[in-house]
Amino acid sequence: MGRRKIEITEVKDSNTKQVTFSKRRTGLFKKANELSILCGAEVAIVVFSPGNNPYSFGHPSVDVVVDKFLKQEPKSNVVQGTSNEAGDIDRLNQQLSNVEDQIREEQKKAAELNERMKQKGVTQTFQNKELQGSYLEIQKMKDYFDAIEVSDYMLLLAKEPLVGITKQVATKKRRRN
Amino acid sequence: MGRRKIEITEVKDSNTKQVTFSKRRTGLFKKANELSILCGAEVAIVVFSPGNNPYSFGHPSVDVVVDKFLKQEPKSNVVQGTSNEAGDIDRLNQQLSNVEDQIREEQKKAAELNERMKQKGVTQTFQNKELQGSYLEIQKMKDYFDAIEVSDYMLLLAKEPLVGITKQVATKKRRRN
DNA sequence: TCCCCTATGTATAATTA
DNA sequence: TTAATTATACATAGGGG
Repeated sequence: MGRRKIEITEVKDSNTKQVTFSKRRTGLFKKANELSILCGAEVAIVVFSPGNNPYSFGHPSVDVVVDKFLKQEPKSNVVQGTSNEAGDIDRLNQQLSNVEDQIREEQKKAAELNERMKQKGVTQTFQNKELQGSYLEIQKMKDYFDAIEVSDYMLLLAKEPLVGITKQVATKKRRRN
Repeated sequence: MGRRKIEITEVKDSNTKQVTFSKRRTGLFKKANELSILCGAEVAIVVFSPGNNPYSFGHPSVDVVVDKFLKQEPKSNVVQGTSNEAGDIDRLNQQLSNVEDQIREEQKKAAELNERMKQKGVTQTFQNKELQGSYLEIQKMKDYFDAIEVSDYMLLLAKEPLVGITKQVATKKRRRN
């Protein structure tokens, strides 16, 4: 979508990767926001950057949506072929071709899991002053809604398939609205 | 992005709303998939359609990512300004202008919460045969990864702000990959 | 790290089948 | 309800400061 078409494969340069992450995460959240508004849909997104920093978006909130989702999972015996139909065949096959490598990557990741577990909290910022203002207002509304819908949280284990295997390599910077 | 520019405000016609939801959810998941591949990022998305049907996308899985997210929340005293920086000022202000109406809508929603709570399970399908094939392969990998990283799930309550207020009105059909 | 710019590639609103 | 088609509106890769 830029000056040049790019292959959907892991970005090697960690700097470029971070830039790409920031831009695309922003775009993803924007799309999610539009979806929730246009369709009155409830949406929750949680993302961990290549640097393992958490980011999230939710309407009415990540907790409410996730809780609702996990609560029904156990109940439904539905096939549960968890989406991702978005991923095209090409992309999927491409991913499959690297399965071996990815397995090793995942094993390494698993080994480092404990350390990473102590990650710093959510790194969220609002450089944009005007946005900060609006955010505060909306935050009030958010609290109000929470008071209405949120009650007890005791999420249960839920099994859920998925698609989209990736490698995890470097990390580095971040930022950008 | 279509024949005409549209305002980011709830779509009134329930039919159009459903169509829009399907298209945009597909697009959102596709973007999420690309983000996870390009940046080696972990992503989890949960969405409830206007008809209140659940859809999800996750890499390596919704559970793993969400669990990881919720686990750290309580620990971090970080400001936790949960993203959505994606929402531009315009969009935010637009939302604010309808706050009053939205409050009423939310109250109505709260009243109907119980009934909706008994929603049917995840309605996921894979019409595309080739995709189904690839999916199965990747599914195997997925199970493998789960065995490595997943352990016990007992998610804890987590407070998390948010942005993106919406109105909820009708519902109706669904479907489409 | 952070924007800004802009040429291009994508996503998608309407419309038609 | 599910697809195609096709304008257009958007998103964003590469580059610059």
